[in-house]
Amino acid sequence: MTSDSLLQRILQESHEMGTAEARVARFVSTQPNQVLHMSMAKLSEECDVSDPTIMRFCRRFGFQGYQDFKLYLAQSLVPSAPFAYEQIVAGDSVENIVRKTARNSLNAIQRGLEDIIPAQIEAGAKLLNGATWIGIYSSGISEITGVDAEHKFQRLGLRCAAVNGRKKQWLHAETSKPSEVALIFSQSGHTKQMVEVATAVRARGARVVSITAADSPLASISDVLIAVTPYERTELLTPIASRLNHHLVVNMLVTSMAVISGSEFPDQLPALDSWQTDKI
Amino acid sequence: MTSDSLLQRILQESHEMGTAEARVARFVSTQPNQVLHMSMAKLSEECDVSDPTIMRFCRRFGFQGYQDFKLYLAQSLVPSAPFAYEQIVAGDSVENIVRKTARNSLNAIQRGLEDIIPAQIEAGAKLLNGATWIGIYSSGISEITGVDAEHKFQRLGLRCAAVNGRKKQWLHAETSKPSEVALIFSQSGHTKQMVEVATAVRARGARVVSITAADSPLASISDVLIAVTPYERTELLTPIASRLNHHLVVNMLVTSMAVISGSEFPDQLPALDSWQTDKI
DNA sequence: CGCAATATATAGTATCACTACGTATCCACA
DNA sequence: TGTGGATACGTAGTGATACTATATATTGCG
Repeated sequence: MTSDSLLQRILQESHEMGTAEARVARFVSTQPNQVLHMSMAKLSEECDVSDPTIMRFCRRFGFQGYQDFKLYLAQSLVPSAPFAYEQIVAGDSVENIVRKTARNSLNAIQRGLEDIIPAQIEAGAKLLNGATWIGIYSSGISEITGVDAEHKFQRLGLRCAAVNGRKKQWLHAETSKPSEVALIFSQSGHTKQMVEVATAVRARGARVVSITAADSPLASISDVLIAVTPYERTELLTPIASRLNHHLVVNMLVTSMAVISGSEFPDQLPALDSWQTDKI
Repeated sequence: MTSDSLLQRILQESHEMGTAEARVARFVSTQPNQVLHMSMAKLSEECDVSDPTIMRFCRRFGFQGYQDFKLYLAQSLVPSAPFAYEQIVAGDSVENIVRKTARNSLNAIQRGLEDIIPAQIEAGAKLLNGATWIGIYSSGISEITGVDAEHKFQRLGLRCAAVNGRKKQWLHAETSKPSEVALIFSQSGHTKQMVEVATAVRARGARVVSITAADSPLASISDVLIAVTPYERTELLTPIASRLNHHLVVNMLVTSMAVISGSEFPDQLPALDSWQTDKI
């Protein structure tokens, strides 16, 4: 999906159109909401053009036809609430901090949603589902994400472990079995330790699924890459945002694995919790 | 517009439909993206129903017809559309799961933003800032939130520990010092163990900050309550949503503590990370 | 001016959405 | 158990719709 909205593209290209087609562009971009409920005939009448002109107009933007165009137009018209990143500064009131933290999180997820490719999630889920054991590797700030993944995977009944610490990671990576899968979290994909773990794991015949930045060293040596764009901003005072999308991916993986394998829902878990903890 | 998305409405009403119409509901709610590019004929064939059934299905929700329905469906599928809750069901495509997971998270954060009271965050932050040591207590699904908090607090230079496990929690709670503060995470506020920990801590003269549901037993015996409304929905297949707001609170606390204490920003931490991990 | 390339319109067709009507299925009550 | 009436669903038919193939005008250029 491009960053430009459809309407903007129409306005831009309208200069390179013929007179008839330009009339269509003009009408569509000024009255898009009406267009949604118009047929080609009505629109062509309104613009004083023939309907093939409208077809050409639609195809110009890569759509299959009028219907396809209308569908996309409808989607581009939905009022999206953009949550811009708001930096938190030293003097901010707590009220501001609360608001900004929440909005930054919203922003992070929205951006993540644009980036994450379902097919990659699916590929990862399938690979993980077939593993006899999953080693979950991460370092530094991502360790908690790893623990989170371990927790949720175990709820699915999977055998796995969050492997933290350099020595333990080496130990596990170098004893990988071909039927196993390593799940690696790395924001940048440039962390030396993680790249080495991936290399060691693959040398032993096991597969690597990594959640990291595309076009990174780690990404290039992974069997399945789940690309998550790291935040270029200095995340001053907004500790969660950068990791939020990794959490999101974990949840998507867990849910996908559950659905793909057709297993019982993983989250009969409220029930599971209440089973092991007394309530009063 | 109701608070529920179209897909959610379909799912709900599907129980009050006949068998044929219910088949349509099931297909539409699990493969909405495909439906967008289908004609009535194709959809009716796919669902083994006749096209008038599909008409009736559309009209049931107040649409003029199939076209109208498709238009609205398209709009409700755009990722950044108003974030209504959407339940994930067994047959969902991975694409669906990705979208729904993200949107449910967005929805959760938005609700959190409405619920969380800045003054409570501020009170909590001040108390925590003054503690000589912070014990972080949680159980079950919330343990990871606790670990997360521990991690972030330590980055602020605070002395703290995530205390997990019943016995360890008892040990720590019963040896609390008056200058210490206990931070307790509990979704419901009804978990017996957590209430007992809070009681024991207070008996020793220490303070209790709890992130839990208002009007719960735990809330009533806390020095500072940070109220987070738990989700009443059965969170089938959406493991994050219920905990997301707790994470949010942790971040708000951390940031507030940093700002209140006037300390250096906690997240010079990207830098901190790169200091301890080799990059390639 | 005349050729070529582009832009636009006409005519035609398969398909589509939608309607009117008919048939089966289910349920209350005799 | 049987029967009337309502509900749930499908069949058949129709005008409109999106799209195509082809023809005509319009423009630019040597």
